[in-house]
Amino acid sequence: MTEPAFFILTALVDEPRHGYGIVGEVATLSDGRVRLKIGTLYGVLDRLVGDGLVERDRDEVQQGRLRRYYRLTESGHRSLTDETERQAANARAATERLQAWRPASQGWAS
Amino acid sequence: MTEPAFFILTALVDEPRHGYGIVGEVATLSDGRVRLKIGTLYGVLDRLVGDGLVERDRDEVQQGRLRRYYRLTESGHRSLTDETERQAANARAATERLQAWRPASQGWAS
DNA sequence: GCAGGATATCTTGTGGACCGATATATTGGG
DNA sequence: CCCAATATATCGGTCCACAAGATATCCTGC
Repeated sequence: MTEPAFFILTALVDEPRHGYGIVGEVATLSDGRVRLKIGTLYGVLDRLVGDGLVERDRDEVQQGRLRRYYRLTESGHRSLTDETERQAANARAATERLQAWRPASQGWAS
Repeated sequence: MTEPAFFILTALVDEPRHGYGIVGEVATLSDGRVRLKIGTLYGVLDRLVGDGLVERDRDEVQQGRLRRYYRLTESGHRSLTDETERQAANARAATERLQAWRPASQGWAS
């Protein structure tokens, strides 16, 4: 799973959101590190809907502007859970390696 | 950073390895989840060398077969450390969301 | 009243990256 | 002797992220 997809799913865990709302939520979630581009958002969103991880929710019109909401499906919830564990495992594996490497022995330039 | 790049760097943390050795080490590291394709390996490896995260090491000839070794640079070590922390943070953020969502309230089909 | 910025959706084109397939070469086993 | 495994490298297709642009409405300032 790509990082944009991962964050979009995460942003939809607690409640349905619309496009622009997702962009803002992802920025918050990632402490400003990930700023979803608008073109990325809709492309990824369409793909997630096609894969059944996300569903169209209600459409709202607020102040004349359309808001198209999306919600997480059960399958999307499962995928996100799996992917999260996967990434945590990857990070653990790398951390172990990086910590085991300490002996100041065959370093690149010491 | 892409997942293949992440695992290649991780496989090079403890000691220089050659192409096939990296493939095997990545499989071990990831508990068999990630099986690097040979086309992916050399493409990513070249890019990492170009970016200065990995360097060519010695060439060995063992039993008539060439073994071209690669090693992690200091910059590569730093990049991997950063990326690892980044992924751990992503996983933490998602885990928090997934755990906070429990109230059995507005679920998809309950 | 209108220009410009913010909100909001969606489309299109480009470049990059992964991966399957292919090519080449050597060693060892049946 | 041929095939599998080891080992390198290249090429083409396909998918994906992103920038840029199109469309439309509301709000603010002039």
